[in-house]
Amino acid sequence: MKKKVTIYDVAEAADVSLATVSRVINGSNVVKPATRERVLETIKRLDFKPNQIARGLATSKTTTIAVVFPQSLFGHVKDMIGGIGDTGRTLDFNIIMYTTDELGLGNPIEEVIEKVIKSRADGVVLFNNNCIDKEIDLIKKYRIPAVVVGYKISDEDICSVYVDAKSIAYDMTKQFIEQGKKNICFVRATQNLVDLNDFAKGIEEAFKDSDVTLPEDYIVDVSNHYEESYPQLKEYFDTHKHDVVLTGYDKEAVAVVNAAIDHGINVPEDMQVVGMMDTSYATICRPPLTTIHVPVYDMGAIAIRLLTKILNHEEIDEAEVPMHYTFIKRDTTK
Amino acid sequence: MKKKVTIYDVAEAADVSLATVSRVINGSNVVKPATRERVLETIKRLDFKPNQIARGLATSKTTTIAVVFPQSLFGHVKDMIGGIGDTGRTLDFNIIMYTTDELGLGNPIEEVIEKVIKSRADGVVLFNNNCIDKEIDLIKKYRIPAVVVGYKISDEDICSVYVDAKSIAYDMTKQFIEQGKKNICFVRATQNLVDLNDFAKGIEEAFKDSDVTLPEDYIVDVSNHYEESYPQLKEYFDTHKHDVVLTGYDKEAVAVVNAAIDHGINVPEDMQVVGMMDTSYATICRPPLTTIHVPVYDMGAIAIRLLTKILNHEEIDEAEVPMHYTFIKRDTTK
DNA sequence: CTGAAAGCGCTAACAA
DNA sequence: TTGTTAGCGCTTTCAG
Repeated sequence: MKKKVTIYDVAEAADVSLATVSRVINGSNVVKPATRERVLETIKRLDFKPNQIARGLATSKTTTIAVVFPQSLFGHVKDMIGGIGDTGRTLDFNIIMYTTDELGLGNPIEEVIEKVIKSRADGVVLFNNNCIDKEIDLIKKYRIPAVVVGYKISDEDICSVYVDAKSIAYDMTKQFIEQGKKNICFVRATQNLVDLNDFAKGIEEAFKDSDVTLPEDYIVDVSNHYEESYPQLKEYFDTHKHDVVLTGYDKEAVAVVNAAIDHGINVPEDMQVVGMMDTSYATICRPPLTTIHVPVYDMGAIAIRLLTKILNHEEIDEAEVPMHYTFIKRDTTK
Repeated sequence: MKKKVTIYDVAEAADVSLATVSRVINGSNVVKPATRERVLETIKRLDFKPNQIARGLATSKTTTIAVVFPQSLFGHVKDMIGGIGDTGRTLDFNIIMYTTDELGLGNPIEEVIEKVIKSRADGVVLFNNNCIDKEIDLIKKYRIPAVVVGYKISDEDICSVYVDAKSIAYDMTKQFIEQGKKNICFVRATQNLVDLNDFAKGIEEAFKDSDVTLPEDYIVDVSNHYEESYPQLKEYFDTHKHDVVLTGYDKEAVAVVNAAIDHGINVPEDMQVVGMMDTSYATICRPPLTTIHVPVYDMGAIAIRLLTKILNHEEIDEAEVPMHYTFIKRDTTK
């Protein structure tokens, strides 16, 4: 393995000091154009690639952003990775990925955060999940700039991008109630990108404001995995009936639709179903899902942009960024 | 922002030299137990987290693996991220993620590889895609240990994990031909995790070996995106008819099934469809997809394990690891 | 405009 | 068993 070419090699070959080479690669404008040219030419000729690790040590900046997310959120995160990757690349930040497993059993969140600390990432993006509060506490303790996706929060060096689950749920519920559909239920998985508590609150408030009694047990908890949620729902519909099913994620909605169809329940005639996120599940499903469109790619892009703003001490006019959502009417509602 | 505690602080507080602290955190067994205890206690008390960047500079090892993949493959890669993340975590490697966009237009592969070089990742994992050859060439040039997923190759410091697309295609085609289904077509998207050329070759050979003429234009190219491939196929079925449709990925298979159903083509009675990968699309789809199950999670895990073997100079008994696949019969075939 | 030199935080000989 | 010291490759004052 031939030795890597260093800044010293370049300096020597270009007959300047390493300080000058450093100035050139960092775009300092005090270098005489002729010298710059010579250095640049040498860099190219020697195929010199500055060692980011050394630079990181010298500047105590790694231009690296750590992204921490639970594996069960892949489906959601997937579409966000595009925004994260593109934006990171554009702004010249590396993205280092830390996954946590299903229940945080195998690798406690403490360990993951410890890795983040050790990696000296400049900032971190967190995703809403079961132990988001704990994560945020740890991050705060180490004072790492952070942005949280899917959970509304802001603090010193902490911003967030989120969808207002409460108002989504409120609006939908209100509308269904007005149509006379009062037997509404909410099917939710344990992990989600949107705040499930807020969603539930939205439903509750809509019932309260409409002076209609909230059905008992209107919340149905299912698995994150379709392979499990689908049979769960199939069994559930043996003994239950609803006018409307709201969900926290398209995947759950598809499980509902398929389980219902297997029971001879007509969707949307007998039962209406609404998904959430507008992922490919929604279009692939038959009938195609009525759902809430959330600009997931943008959420990722904004998260990264926001984080870099914190890192560069740019002014931030909105520390808690709500994402616009739209109701997409397809075939699982009337 | 309070200053980070360094190895010097620990050394001073524990009243030893920094070399001893270094020995303790690196598990050297020449340290006297009593001293070790004292150091350990101090580390804990001061909440010292060794700076990986400094360590990287000193050892010229970053314990970081770069994962490079095109965004269009994320659907496939998604399930692999689990394996990659878990295994990386277990083996104590950081995973740094580089995405390339759709057509490699915005960010030429050269730039991405350049970032990988600069990051000084110890190794890199690459995914089969349009310009995999170019990627491999670049990686070779810089002699970075690599493992390629989805494309069979091996070389000095390069290994691969793949599925034998050719034999999958061959076996399936042969079987359908024997059932008298000779009007077979292959619907493929431009990017794929399995080698599409090999797949096509498998079909061709099966036809040749069966002494049946291969239908002209048996290959149908569609978009990577369901939103586009579905209408494409809908139009395609206006003028085309097949006994059997083979696909390179479940998503395309779902598009085929949905487009067919819209045309009143009965699946599987009039047309049989086979997916590939056995992703959640296959189970969610109605009728559920007959597909080829590929252990995607394991592919990710094996890729990382293989790479660490190269990095640690462990013996590698198989440089090109074929993944086992299984034919999953569901409802889109007879 | 350019060079010399002092770190950044850690590892790894080499001494003791 | 422990300490001393010379780097790892780069940035950044401070002189010149």
